[in-house]
Amino acid sequence: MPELPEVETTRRGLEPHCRGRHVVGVVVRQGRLRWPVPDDLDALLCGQAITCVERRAKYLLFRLQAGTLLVHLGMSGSLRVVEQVAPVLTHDHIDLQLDSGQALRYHDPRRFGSVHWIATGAAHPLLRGLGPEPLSTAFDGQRMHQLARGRRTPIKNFIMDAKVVVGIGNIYANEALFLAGIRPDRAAGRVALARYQRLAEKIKQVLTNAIDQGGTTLRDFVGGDGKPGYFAQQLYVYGREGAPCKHCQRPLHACRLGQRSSVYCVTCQR
DNA sequence: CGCTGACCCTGACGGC
DNA sequence: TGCCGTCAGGGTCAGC
Repeated sequence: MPELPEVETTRRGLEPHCRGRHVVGVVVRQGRLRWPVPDDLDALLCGQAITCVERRAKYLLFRLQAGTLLVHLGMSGSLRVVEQVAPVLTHDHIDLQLDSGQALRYHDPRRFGSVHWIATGAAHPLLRGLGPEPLSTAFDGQRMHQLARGRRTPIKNFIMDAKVVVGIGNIYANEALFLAGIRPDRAAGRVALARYQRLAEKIKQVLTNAIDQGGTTLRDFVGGDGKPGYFAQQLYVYGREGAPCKHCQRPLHACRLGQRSSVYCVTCQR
């Protein structure tokens, strides 16, 4: 479910309900996620106020007085604000009960997500070594071109590498490469600077558009409609194998790169 | 260091 | 109807 735009949309939706609220209880129904949920989560969080909700890559960071609760949604995770008395569904693994009578409810069928505690002043290995945010000025074509020197890995794998840039998932890797006119299987080290500059622009453009759409269509997701809004947006290649290219009408090709489906136009992408 | 493939887990879907 | 294989938006890790 969550690519960067949905994580950012989730952050924006959650923050008004969390900011300044105290955690008054924690319920862990299933603690076996990608990594085990800290077994003393209740003791770590209770009585503290959430000061703000931030995002880094696809991680949500709930800032509390004594530290940070780090949450990743994996492939199928979601976080909603619900009334504490709302019925508990299958795969509703964790509740953070707030002093508003509401709860932050973590739902994750595949359990590829994770929850971590970072004490104030401590570092966390999962956050160390992350590349720049794609929407920041630290990310640009020059940086990619520089890092790609000598690399023979496909450019699609390269832009999905969190050391290069964070937050580019499979959907938007495919879409950005189409918009930039670059084949996903081209060796990263064999793409010129000007094309990397165009790719950086397209990555920023496609993510920005998706966040804008998510912000619109996910307006009420906090109440229970968790439909990812960005599915409504026009996708050029992702999920369109065999369908006509929206630029040249020829059928789109598919291949697998790094065990992930990749769709592209052999004519428009070189 | 760079790259590939296995793996964590549940659910949806298509073919038989 | 049921069973089986395949695939799914993510990320880490072992091994070569």
